[in-house]
Amino acid sequence: MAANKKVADALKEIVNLCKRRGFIFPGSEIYDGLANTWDYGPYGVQLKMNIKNLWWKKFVTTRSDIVGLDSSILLNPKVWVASGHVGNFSDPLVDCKVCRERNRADHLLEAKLGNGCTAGKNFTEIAQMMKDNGIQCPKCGSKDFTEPRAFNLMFKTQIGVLEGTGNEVYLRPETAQGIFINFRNVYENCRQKIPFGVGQIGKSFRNEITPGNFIFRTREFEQMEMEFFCKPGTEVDWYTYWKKFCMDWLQEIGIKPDKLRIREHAKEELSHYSNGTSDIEYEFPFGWGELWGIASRTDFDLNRHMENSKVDLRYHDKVANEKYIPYVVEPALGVDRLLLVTLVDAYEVQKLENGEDRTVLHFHPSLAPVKAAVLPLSKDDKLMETADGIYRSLLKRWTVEYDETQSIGKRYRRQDELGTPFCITVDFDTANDQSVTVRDRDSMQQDRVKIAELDAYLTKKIEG
RNA sequence: GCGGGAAUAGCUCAGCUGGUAGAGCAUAACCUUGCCAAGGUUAGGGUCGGGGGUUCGAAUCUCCUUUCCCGCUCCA
Repeated sequence: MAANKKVADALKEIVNLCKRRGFIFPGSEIYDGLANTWDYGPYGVQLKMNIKNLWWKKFVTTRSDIVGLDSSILLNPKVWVASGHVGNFSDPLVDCKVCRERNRADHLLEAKLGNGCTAGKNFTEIAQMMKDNGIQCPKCGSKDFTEPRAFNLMFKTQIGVLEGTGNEVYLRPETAQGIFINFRNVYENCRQKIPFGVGQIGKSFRNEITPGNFIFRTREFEQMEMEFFCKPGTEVDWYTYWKKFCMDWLQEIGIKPDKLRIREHAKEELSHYSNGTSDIEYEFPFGWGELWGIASRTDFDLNRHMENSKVDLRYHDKVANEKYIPYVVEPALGVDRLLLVTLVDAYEVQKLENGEDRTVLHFHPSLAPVKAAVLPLSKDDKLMETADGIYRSLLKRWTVEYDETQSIGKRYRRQDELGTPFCITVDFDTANDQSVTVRDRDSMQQDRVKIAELDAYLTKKIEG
């Protein structure tokens, strides 16, 4: 219990800092809120933008074998039938009429009869199986359940303005399908040769039964997914390759390696489409949680789309003169989840010698929403004028702030809480030596830097 | 959906057994200040989540309700 409370407090402090410093606000707050929705404030959106840009750069623009895509959130519902999201994969939920505990009927049956016992059964058959086998509520032991009801994770809406007259469509629960249905467009029109990948960043929506843990699981979230198409037989190598590539990148952007691990899924655990899946997990205050799923999806999706759409989605290798359906390896990462990782990983409360606390966000400089703050040492017209000039000049290239209020120490602390890696202080020597003091957030060391060399200095520190 | 906790200023909270709201921090202005949350003066900001009841009188007692947080079931 004590441990749980401590864990809750650790996350709470971060949630609080996020609100206080303009990273993340609770959603719809002035109307009493809306559970599990969050709005990104000025610093949060900048951090998010930085994360997306770094991913895009790493996985798309600096790769000769990967291209980008931005597909629609609303897709023809047939897409979801083909992918298996509609129909086969809506879960049969039953409620215990006595204690009102909710369970998945198929799980209750499987616990008694073994895996796969409900395969292909419809809801009426499942209800009968429940009765025949005397399934009991795991909580209270009652056998009195409601009829199984379908629970689908997809949000439904309609096209057409009149209630009830439109076509039902779904908000996408993953960005991947948008890539699969454009596979042919990309490889035929964009001169891509296998192996190649298609990357996409965009929002997805899932009607999760249990969202929570701040922005760890929300019903509306943003994904960064890449589908890498390769020749059947090479997928194992690529699967290994992408696992390492993803892991390396997380460390490049400053995530602590000892908080990361790879968990390989057991055979029984694999999704219907996968012949190999692993999660890169991070140790959150609430425990290890999935951050990045790397899945070998075989040819499942393209195969299903080919069957359902009757469009030939085979790849034509013109050199070997053969046609085949490519296999797919997919690293799928949640933007919001990675953002939470960067916050949690960067967060530190230091106990200073004078007994005070110093709250610091140790963001990697490339992630930091504010790269530098320009501070005149005191409210002296000359200093303020010089500082303002430096600020305006840096602003052309970097996200920087200017602050002249209150004491210099206070302004340093303020920037520490925002995770600003560098504070540039204009002092009374500046006029003489044309230099400023650059204070490092992590080491608290101070460098004397020529104003003319500031931009190069920052470039080196931020971009490495 | 179930179980637990909570709701008072932007944040953290105080408000004892009912007498129509306070502190610290934060914010803004001015003064002061010369490198790690210094000090002073002042200002803005709350119909105490909402509704009913008891009462002369409710932030406080009571009932209902809403919302949030934590945990559980689930997670392609």
